[in-house]
Amino acid sequence: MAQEQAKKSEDLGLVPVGKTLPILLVRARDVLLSYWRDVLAEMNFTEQQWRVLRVTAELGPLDISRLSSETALHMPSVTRILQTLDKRGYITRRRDEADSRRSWIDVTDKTREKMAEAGKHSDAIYGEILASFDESKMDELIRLLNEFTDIREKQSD
Amino acid sequence: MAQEQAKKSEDLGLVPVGKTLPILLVRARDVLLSYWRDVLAEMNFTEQQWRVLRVTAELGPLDISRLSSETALHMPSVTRILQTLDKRGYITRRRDEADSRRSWIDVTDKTREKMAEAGKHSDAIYGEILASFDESKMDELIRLLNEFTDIREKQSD
DNA sequence: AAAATGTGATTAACGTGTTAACGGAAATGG
DNA sequence: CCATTTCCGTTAACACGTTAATCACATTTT
Repeated sequence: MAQEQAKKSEDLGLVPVGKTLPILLVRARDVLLSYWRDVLAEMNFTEQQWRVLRVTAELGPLDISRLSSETALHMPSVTRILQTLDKRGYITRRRDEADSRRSWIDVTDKTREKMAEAGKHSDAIYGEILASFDESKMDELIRLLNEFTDIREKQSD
Repeated sequence: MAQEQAKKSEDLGLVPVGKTLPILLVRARDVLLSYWRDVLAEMNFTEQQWRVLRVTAELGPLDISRLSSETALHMPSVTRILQTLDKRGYITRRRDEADSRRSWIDVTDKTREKMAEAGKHSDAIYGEILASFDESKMDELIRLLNEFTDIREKQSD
């Protein structure tokens, strides 16, 4: 039965799926989120909402296109997320004087308070992860991911 | 202005978001999918549907729980995906004789044909990626991701 | 200036992510 | 046995992923 399965896999001429980059990336993200799940649930944010808030707090007033690229979220998602964060009082919008299509997003003080709380959790989580996965490995992983991500930009199409 | 932004980031006591593992993992997945997008669109499959088919083809008849863990998709997603793949004639379901809660999923010949076509694309894509990102780096990346993913299982909670 | 083209953001439609709850069918243990 | 618990899978509800279409405003072209 195990042999039969191995044969099948060979017949298809494909790499075993479980060892495949897309699934590994999903799994890694799941592991990472498992550390944050409780913290996020307690603050009543999704991971994506949190990303929007962190980027906005860090990079100050920015427009939605930039927010989209910095957070690696598609613009439709950013639009929706900003709508709910706006209702809940975590962000502000200001129309650009010169170009009224563009609006500038920033966080409120309410957000900055949440952020300060979360900073402690962040340190704790990071420490917990580094206890199982050395900082040197983490650096190398981040380096390789950055390099992998850049392979698209270096091409001429 | 750039200084002001840097100060903000420091004040929050957080690592720059863009260099952060969750976003890097998302970006890496996006890059990977960008190579597959056209192929998948042409076959009229989503990446997740394709993952389900590949795992099922490779690991033969399996139940939905196993399919879920092998594909790194949540069970509700697998349920929905199987419903649409079933309607389109790509999978079969057979209830377990002994335990009628369980059902065994397998692919149809129609799927195996698609898979054979895609095998060629797969090789081409893999080659294209390895032209920009050495196989040794790829192996190291995969090794690190596997190791990172395992940190959760090695804990006692 | 009017027409054509381009751009920032939103909406629409459908599929997946995520959590909780539910239904039915085993297994367990009084 | 019957009640309880556990387990497999599905449904429900809401948020995000993804692509295409749309809207409003800017820019360019003639």
